[in-house]
Amino acid sequence: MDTLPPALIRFFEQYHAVSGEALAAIADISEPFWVKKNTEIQPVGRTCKTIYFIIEGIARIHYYKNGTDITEYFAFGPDIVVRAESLFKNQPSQKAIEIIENAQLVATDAARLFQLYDRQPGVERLFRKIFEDCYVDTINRLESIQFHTAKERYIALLNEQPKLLQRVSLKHIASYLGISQVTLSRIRASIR
Amino acid sequence: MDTLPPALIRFFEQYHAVSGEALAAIADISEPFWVKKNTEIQPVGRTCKTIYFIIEGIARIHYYKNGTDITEYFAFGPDIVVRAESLFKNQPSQKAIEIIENAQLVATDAARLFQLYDRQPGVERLFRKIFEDCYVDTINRLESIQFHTAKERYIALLNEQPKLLQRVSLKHIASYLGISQVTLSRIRASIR
DNA sequence: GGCAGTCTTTTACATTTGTTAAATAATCAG
DNA sequence: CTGATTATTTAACAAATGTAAAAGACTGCC
Repeated sequence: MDTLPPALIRFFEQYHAVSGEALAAIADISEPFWVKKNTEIQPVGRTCKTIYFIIEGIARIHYYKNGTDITEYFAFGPDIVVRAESLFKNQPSQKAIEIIENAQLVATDAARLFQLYDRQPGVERLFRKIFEDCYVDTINRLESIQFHTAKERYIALLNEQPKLLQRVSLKHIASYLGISQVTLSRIRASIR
Repeated sequence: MDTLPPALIRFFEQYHAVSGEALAAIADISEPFWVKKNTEIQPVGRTCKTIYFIIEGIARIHYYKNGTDITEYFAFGPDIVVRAESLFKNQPSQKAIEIIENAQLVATDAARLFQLYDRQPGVERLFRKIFEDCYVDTINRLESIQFHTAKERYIALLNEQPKLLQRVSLKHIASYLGISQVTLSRIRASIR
């Protein structure tokens, strides 16, 4: 594509001020696309070779455990959407990416992005910082899920991401919180 | 210090082949030290400004929740030991670092390391890859703790890190698994 | 060796969460 | 608008886990 969406450039700039040349190089290996809700843009079993940016809309990363659909991550535009355990280890992912609210996305070829790291140190730095931030988010989520009760986690979500509660179905939120939907219903009833 | 311990250089080389010059620059901002077990090398409340490498021995990252001591991470030498949520956000950490088996360590000044990223791109790349790996480990741990039963998690630990079970006390392992020590005892009894 | 302190297991009971199934509410397509 | 589908809540019971306290096992120090 010729130029990245302004919302994506602003997303990048939160992390690192990238030169116009670097942005053009990223645009060069990226393609925009639009997806309707309830579409799986990456199935289980494929190795992650594309880095997605969700510009508008909502995506989730999910997988199946004993036939149960489990949500691991919600991405509200603008955000990055990757299955890092597959991308960085170059192994097939057991996880899928599904769009759950009509979305505008950008797909960036991962191999070509990593090549770009050699020519444009600013790009490596940008993505280093983005993934460091993802890492910290995951640490915090681990702590939340490991040592807070289901009720505490739900209330924290309510306070920290109220829009998530408004726009995502409760069955997805339940599995994201690591509890059954019945437990989530009980918690909601208890604080009403 | 003059030269990094060979075990640390081998640890680095797993991730990225770094030039001798870069290694010397890292050594230049690093200091070796030795610590006896049951020593806290970083207390709660301090912002993480040092990156530790544990060469030999065991460290753990832990914190307190309602007065209960919770282990978040075990580091067996050779490994990196940082409280990433503090290091990358430059905020005081609610977590402490304790040595639980006599250890040889290297302490690297974080601010000077980050300055080194500008002069030695190989160093930025090395640490980018190290932290990407930490990130993937955390994703996998999150998945493990979110969607496996306590018994499944204990058995996985038994298979994947048997030495951990032999060298670390069960009270630390229980909190690492996100369960009470009583539950851990019951699980151990049930598979005996 | 023996005592003190710590670690681990066990017991009894309370609480939380899960499972299954049914009832109710909301949403969507035609 | 209406029937069909999906989402959410509720109920009843089972299973898992937590808490508190006590007993037993282990460790280190004098």
